[in-house]
Amino acid sequence: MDKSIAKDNFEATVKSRSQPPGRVKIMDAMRSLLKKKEFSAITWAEIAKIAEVNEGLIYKYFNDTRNLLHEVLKEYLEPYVDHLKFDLKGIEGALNKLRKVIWGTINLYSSNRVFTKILLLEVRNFPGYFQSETYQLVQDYAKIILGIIEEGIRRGEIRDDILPKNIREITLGSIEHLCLPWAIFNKDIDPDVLTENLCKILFEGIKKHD
Amino acid sequence: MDKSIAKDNFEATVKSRSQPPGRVKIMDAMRSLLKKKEFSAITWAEIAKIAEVNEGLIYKYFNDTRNLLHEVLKEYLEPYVDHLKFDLKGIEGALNKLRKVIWGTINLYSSNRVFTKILLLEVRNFPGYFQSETYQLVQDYAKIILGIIEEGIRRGEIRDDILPKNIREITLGSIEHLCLPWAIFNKDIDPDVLTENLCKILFEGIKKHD
Amino acid sequence: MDKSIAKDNFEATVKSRSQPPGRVKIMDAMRSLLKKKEFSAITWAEIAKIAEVNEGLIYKYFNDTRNLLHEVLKEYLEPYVDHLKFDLKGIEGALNKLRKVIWGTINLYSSNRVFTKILLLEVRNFPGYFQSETYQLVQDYAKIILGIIEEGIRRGEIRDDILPKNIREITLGSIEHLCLPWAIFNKDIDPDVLTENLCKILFEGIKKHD
Amino acid sequence: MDKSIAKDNFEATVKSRSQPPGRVKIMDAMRSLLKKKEFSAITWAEIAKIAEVNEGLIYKYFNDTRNLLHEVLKEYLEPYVDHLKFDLKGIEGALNKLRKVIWGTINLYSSNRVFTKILLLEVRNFPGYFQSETYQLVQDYAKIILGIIEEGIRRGEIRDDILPKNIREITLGSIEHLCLPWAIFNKDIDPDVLTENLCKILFEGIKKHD
DNA sequence: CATGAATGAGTGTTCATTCAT
DNA sequence: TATGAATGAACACTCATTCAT
Repeated sequence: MDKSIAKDNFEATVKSRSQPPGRVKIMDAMRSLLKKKEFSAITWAEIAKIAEVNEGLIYKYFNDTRNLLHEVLKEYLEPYVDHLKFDLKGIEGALNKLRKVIWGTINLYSSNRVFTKILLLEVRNFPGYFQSETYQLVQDYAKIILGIIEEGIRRGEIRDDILPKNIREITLGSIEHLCLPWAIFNKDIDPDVLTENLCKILFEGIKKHD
Repeated sequence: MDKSIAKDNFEATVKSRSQPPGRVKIMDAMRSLLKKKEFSAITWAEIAKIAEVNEGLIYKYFNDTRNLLHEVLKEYLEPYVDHLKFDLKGIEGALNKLRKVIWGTINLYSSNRVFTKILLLEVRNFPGYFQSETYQLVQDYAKIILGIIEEGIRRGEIRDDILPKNIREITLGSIEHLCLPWAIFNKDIDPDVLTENLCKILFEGIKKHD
Repeated sequence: MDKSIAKDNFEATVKSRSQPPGRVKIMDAMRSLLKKKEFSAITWAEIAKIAEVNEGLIYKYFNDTRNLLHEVLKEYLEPYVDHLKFDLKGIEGALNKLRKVIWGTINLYSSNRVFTKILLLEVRNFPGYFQSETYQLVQDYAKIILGIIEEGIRRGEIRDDILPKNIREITLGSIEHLCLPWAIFNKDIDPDVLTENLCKILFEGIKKHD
Repeated sequence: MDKSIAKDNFEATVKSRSQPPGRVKIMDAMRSLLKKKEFSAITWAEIAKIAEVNEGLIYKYFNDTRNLLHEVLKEYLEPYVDHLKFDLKGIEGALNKLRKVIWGTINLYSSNRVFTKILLLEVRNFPGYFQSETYQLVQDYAKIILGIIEEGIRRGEIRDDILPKNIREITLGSIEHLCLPWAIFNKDIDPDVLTENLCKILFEGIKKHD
């Protein structure tokens, strides 16, 4: 914990030093607008007005509103994915690791409704999303999960008669749908309970029975 | 089979009698356009051109592009949901019913990439979707699944320590994510195999162990 | 002459009947603007304002300012090229025909400085010009000249030791450069004298000497 | 040969001494961009990027993109015009000189498609071109030709019943149109053949017959 | 029931230009 | 001499929407 705080501060310092103030203002404006409306309804004019910056500057720094969104998403996701690898160290057993990832993911989703809606509902529609850096991050994340599953199979913890990728899709899909009602309808959500329920089913279903 | 044909004919008759030709042409145009591009990129002008109909006419019938889409989606989904209830009759046991639903859903998705993409990726973003008739259909469908799960719990087939809704979300989410790679990346898909893999895990995970 | 007038009236009637008034107003506005400034400096806003028409209408009818220009040019050139074939009938001898074409071309250029400047200086720079209908007309015109030259060679009037195309280029290039000072610097021009001077040189140079 | 090398070195020395490095880099960038796209599509931002120089700097040196272009064109044309006078020395007879000029011009055009396109198609449209130094150079060049023609008339080599200027326009226009297909459509071109063909016609047409 | 014509209001985008450092 | 940052003003283009016929 100490470390993460220290790191955040460090990053913040670096960024505000290296990034031109206009660029920062634009990203902040985008972030605040995303809380109010869906992405596709956000216009350059609005961003510029809130950022108190010229419209042309958005073009200069981001070329495109979509680019700007990806930048914002990246900045949101990056530290999380970075920390994940770190957090998994010291955990023994694939299932235990999986539980950690599941909890972490649900927790991430439940920590910010705006970004969750964007990630689960909006972003996949954008042309070019699957070539974006944001998607690359999501991929990295998915690979980590795949690695855990494969490790589990190797260690005899997880059954070997189902494609690891299928197991991963089931895991991710389950998480998503468990969180969607919260994201869409503002239903209550408790990461601990959801994790518990999912793992009860999932682990029973995927673990190797002798 | 007799029934379905009879029904189709019945519907066709009703439609061609009750629906003005312009309206039909417009919906056909929309359907064909959806195959070529994502919904948000479709304009009234295009629809009118393909339907060989005046722009104003679309406006008269549908008021809103979204309205038109929902009409098209409804027409696509409705017969499927109708059939589902019918198909479940005569199947013994909740898990067997569930397997049938899972297979049917994957099969539905894999039968039409365009509509799958719309349902899984696009439609949830539209403002008003959750008040639409399309969503109502999806809800009906989800309720059927919930009913099956509750029946399973009652009958002692399915464990009772997890909220039925959670089980349903896990089921639906799993299906979706298993089909997404196909919808997005044109990856191959085999409904039988996917159903098998999902049920192996899911049923082991949800069934009541004594 | 009777015929041409009759035809013009006929065309005018047809056009004003078949063309929507907005479209006509836009083309008129374009024509009047071309007299005042070079094409690339003309904006949609100006056209719309002068035509007393909405900007969107330009888009609807022409898609593009360039398209609009081509339409205007076509309407200007078309009758001329149409008449050319007609006018050449009854003239005996390739050189006599060539003289007629040369005079006609210089006369055309000298009859409208605006269009001459556009044709000789501006239009060739536009991307897509060489795929445009305007260029097609120019090509048709050039082909007529080529045909005359080839006829002259066949008849023994014109020397056969030089490529017909080269002779044509020399003819067209000479005409152009003789007219450019008038177009650019408003220098005086006399079609009769220029034709006479060019033919003196050209015919002496290209005619077959025994 | 010695001379030309010496001259080039001389120029290079002068330039690298008198011109600030940024200015040179900018002109190089402009030259390289002209090879890729037409002038009007080139922006300051692009130039600055390629020159690896700040946008503001271009503005400081050239004030106007057009200015920069003229500078580049001047640098391209100047040595050629300089050489022309020199090359004509020692040639006896106006027609022989004219042939030399014609060959040289076609050769110049055919040596660089980019500059030929600019000179024959683009540059004449620019407002201010006819007040530019580039045009001054072209004028100088045209005056040399006019001088040769007048000399030919005086010497009785060239007919005296046509305005010398007309003869010059015919000569220049012929050259241009002979080279245009090459410049525009990348058609093949052979300076020797074209010169031969043009001179065959032109000289026969303009020479004094007794 | 259907159409042709026209509009208003906005959108993303572009670029030359300026200025403090 | 050279740069990074920022701006203003325009521009082409789009589209849902309306209405008289």
